[in-house]
Amino acid sequence: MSKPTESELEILSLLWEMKESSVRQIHERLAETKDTGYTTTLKTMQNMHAKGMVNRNEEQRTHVYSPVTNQKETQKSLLKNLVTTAFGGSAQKLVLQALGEENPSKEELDEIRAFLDKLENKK
Amino acid sequence: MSKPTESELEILSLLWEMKESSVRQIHERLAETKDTGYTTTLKTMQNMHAKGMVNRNEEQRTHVYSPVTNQKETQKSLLKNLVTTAFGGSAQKLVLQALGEENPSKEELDEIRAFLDKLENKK
DNA sequence: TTTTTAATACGATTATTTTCGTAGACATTT
DNA sequence: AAATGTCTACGAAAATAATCGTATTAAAAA
Repeated sequence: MSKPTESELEILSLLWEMKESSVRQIHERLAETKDTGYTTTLKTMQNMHAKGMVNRNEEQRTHVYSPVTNQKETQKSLLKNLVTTAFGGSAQKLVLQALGEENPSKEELDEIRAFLDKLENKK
Repeated sequence: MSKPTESELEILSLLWEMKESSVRQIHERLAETKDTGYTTTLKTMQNMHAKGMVNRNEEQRTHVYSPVTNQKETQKSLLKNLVTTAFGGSAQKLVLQALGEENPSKEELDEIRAFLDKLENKK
């Protein structure tokens, strides 16, 4: 699967959240933060379909789009890409940096600890 | 500082690593993985300079480039961007995902634990 | 049934990014 | 000094991405 562009990723994110939706629905969500025309959104989604990045149900006049890749797969490849290009290949550095920024709650910290333990046991 | 493009980021990474370097040095490193001409690298670095993304020492005929932003600043903004666009705003999810992928060593795990403790104490 | 609204298709335009070729200047070798 | 090699500058082409306008068609409202 080719790497989504910035605009495509915005749409993909909404599709992951909404599971499936029409161009109109996506466009209204995008309009909250962006100021582009409806046909721009339409065209982008058509492109995504042409690239095999989304499914499209054409039974109704209003087509219904859904993501092809699940969120995790895409996150995985985007993360990998960021690690290699911006973090010199060290996921470790990325993790520490991310932790430092987000100011996590006690619960989140514990959750991460639990996950670390689980990882360690697998060895 | 504007977001670096993919090509610019490749060069920035090398500059962070090497602190400063000529176009030729960068190009030779790039040539290990990429197959583009010398003037392409040159032009990209000139563009970066025009955007204020790198410093350039012109005292010698062979100009010497160095990054303007430190690596952390840039990593921070790229991370933030990825978190919002691909992880629905949850740095937590990004961290867990990254940890799950990298298969870290015991030492790395401990280092992360230590970092978590430090974060917790700050509260 | 006529009018209005809402959808897709699609080409075209614009902006951005990536790439390269050529010219001119300086340096090194012969 | 002449030839060769190595820089930078710079414009322009090619590739990619983002945007929009118009035509057409289907549905809904009047």
